[in-house]
Amino acid sequence: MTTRMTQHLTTHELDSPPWLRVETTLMATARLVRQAFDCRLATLDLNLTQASLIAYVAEFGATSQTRLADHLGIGRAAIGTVIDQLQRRGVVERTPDPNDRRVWRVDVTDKGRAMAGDIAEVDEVLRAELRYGIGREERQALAWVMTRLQHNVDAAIDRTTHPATTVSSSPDPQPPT
Amino acid sequence: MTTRMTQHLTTHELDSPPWLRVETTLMATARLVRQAFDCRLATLDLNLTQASLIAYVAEFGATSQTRLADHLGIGRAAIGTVIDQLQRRGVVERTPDPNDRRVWRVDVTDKGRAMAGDIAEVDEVLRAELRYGIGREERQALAWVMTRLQHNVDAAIDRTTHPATTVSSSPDPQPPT
DNA sequence: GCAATACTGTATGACGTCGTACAGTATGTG
DNA sequence: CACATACTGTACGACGTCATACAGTATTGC
Repeated sequence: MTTRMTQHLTTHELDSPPWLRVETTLMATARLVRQAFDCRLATLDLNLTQASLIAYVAEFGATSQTRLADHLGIGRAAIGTVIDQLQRRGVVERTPDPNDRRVWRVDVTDKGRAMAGDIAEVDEVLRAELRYGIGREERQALAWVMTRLQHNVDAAIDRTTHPATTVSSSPDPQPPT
Repeated sequence: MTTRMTQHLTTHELDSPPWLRVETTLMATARLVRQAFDCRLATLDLNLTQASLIAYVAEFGATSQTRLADHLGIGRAAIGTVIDQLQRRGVVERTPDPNDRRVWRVDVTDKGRAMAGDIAEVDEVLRAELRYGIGREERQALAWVMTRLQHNVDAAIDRTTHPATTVSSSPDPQPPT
């Protein structure tokens, strides 16, 4: 319930400890972004994960837990507890899937739908603030580089986990003209 | 000790759930990057935090715990346990600061110094892999945007925690010409 | 049909980090 | 000097996530 609020002065903006540079900045930034969202969502007594879940379900309708886990980028186990919490608060409900007795269809209640509205608003406001002074094309460039980066990371991880194979390196995402 | 290894297929590359876009990508990417580092460092039986600590101390010499915490972007409490672990493994040692009896000066042992070499190597290799296909100026642009973003996030968080003040918005970091 | 395999959600124990509260020590002010 | 305030490292309990193992259910191949 109580969401973290502190603000580590995050010294390393660009004094960057000698090894790690862009990568560090990336992770520090990500942490801050998450923190900002958590912080704003605290007024709704939600954290980012919970809010994302609600928003997703409100948008796309009843969804299985596994799919939710994938979409939010956390494990099946973890999503279970998140849903438990939200269900206990009456924001979300589980109904059995008629076609597959293993799966729960997770959906928002009316209360949840209302909450989704608030979430969207918070989101919109904060996003606007975050974008202040950053041009559209810069954002797109950022997104592109990060996609590329994700690609490389995936490859790197693969290479670590099964190092034998000579990896054919990737259908390059086209450069930003 | 056992470091996490799994690889959530992180579906949302750019199918991005309608709310949250660049921001989501950012956080997903960051998670992957951290994972990649952890994964590579697992051969040394280290995680990114531990490795960063060693590298930092090896580079800059004995450092107080609080300063370490700030530089690594985690709390004073957390850094304590990290140091405990490394100390138990004989990689790092605490000596009392002669000028201030509250503080420990944390430094690497010889074993630690050797380890720092390995870490630097792992780091260099992985960084090269991550940069594959990403130009220097793109990286710089990325760094700039993220710095700007950090700036905005800081402001946003401030605005949340003490919302009264009309924040004079920031000495703009100069655009990337 | 039946066995083998694959998948879903849950239980459990672990880890890293957080926030708070604390005791010990420095530092600044009267 | 004494006192108040600020800072350092630690103890503790909490949270979110992870990995693993499991039981229940689908699906596939013979």
